[in-house]
Amino acid sequence: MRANGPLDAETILSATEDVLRRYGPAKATVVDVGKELGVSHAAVYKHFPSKAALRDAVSRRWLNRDRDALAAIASDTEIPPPRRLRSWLVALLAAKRAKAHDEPELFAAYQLLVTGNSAAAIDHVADLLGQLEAVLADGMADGSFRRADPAETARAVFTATTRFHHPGLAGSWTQPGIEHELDVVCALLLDGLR
Amino acid sequence: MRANGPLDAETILSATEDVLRRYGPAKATVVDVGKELGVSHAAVYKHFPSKAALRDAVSRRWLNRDRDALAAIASDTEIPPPRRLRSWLVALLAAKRAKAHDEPELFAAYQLLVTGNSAAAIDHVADLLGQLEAVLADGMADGSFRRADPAETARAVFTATTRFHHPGLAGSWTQPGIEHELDVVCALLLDGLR
DNA sequence: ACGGTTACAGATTTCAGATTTTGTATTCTG
DNA sequence: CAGAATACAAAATCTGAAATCTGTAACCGT
Repeated sequence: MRANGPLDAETILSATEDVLRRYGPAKATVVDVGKELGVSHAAVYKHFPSKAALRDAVSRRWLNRDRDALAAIASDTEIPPPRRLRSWLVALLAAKRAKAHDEPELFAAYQLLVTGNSAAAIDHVADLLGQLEAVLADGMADGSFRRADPAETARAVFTATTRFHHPGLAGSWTQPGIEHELDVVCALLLDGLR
Repeated sequence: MRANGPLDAETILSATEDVLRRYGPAKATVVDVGKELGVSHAAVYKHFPSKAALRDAVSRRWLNRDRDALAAIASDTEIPPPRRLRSWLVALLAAKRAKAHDEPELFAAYQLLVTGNSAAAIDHVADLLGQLEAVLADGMADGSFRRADPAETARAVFTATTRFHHPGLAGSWTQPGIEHELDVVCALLLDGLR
């Protein structure tokens, strides 16, 4: 049911998120979203040009929700860059795994975006790469990492940890040894960075 | 059509491979395999307990087909271990990509096995890990790699290159920069190995 | 008995027709 | 006129009956 006042994008996003959580991305329709808001589905189209755009916007908001915790680690100059990199990667895995486990339907919606090369997914990766690059740049500046192209190196580190953050591989995030596996890969990468 | 003489497992595998190539894993049926052999589908069940077992056996044979080329690199003691590791990883990507491109239906069948945790897929990975471990052990023996648990290190290297060999990520193997990306990751890993 | 066929039950897939859903255009209401 | 409802066409999805497929058992012919 609609709260009151005129309909705005943010309200629609929340309703869509609820509907998505309830029915999952395969079943949720924009008619459902309208029903949730006590409004016709056409009203939703006044604010979003298509269902795809709506899903994209929901996922973008959802992804940004724990973005800040990660960004906080990346920019915490108290921690020396090597440990910071490790913490960041561990936190990334933890965050992704928590999302996959606690909100399976929204995670499934996100997976669809990734396989569909949607803008939200691309932007999300770009954001993470940016954070990674900052940590690497800090380390190169203070001498704890060998000098190299920070952007390229960030991409390499991100790629080398694909197994721990790519949503298509989420199925194996529950297997027991994974924390240790990340540890070993981290160690290898940190040694490689200097 | 059946060649002649009694039906044997190898003949069935070849027929199944043809059928799979023609119809793809989604459409291919055991009845098709029988037709291909000029035999009833029940005859096939005399040699394989289930359709799953049949698919498993076909994929196993298909995967083993270019296993030897890779094994040859892994055990070529002429090449110093660091360069050997790099060559092996490059060859692995090339082989996987060629299979995905040239035999999409058989590759799709293999993808299904992987997502279903089939024995063929598990054994295939174990085989590759063994080859990797051998290269690493050689390098540790001759001092070009830091000493460490070779099995664990092999798994870490394999994990760090997931993006380049996991069939679930095959969709992105055609994107232009990938060779270079592997190069950068390789460099990072080689530095990490010492 | 060996190497295969035919027969069959239950699960799965197919396909056409009915229903929903998406997205747009027009209409209504305050 | 702004904000939303209704109406509607084309596309996608659902449904359920018919067909096919899987796996087993009982049955030939040599």
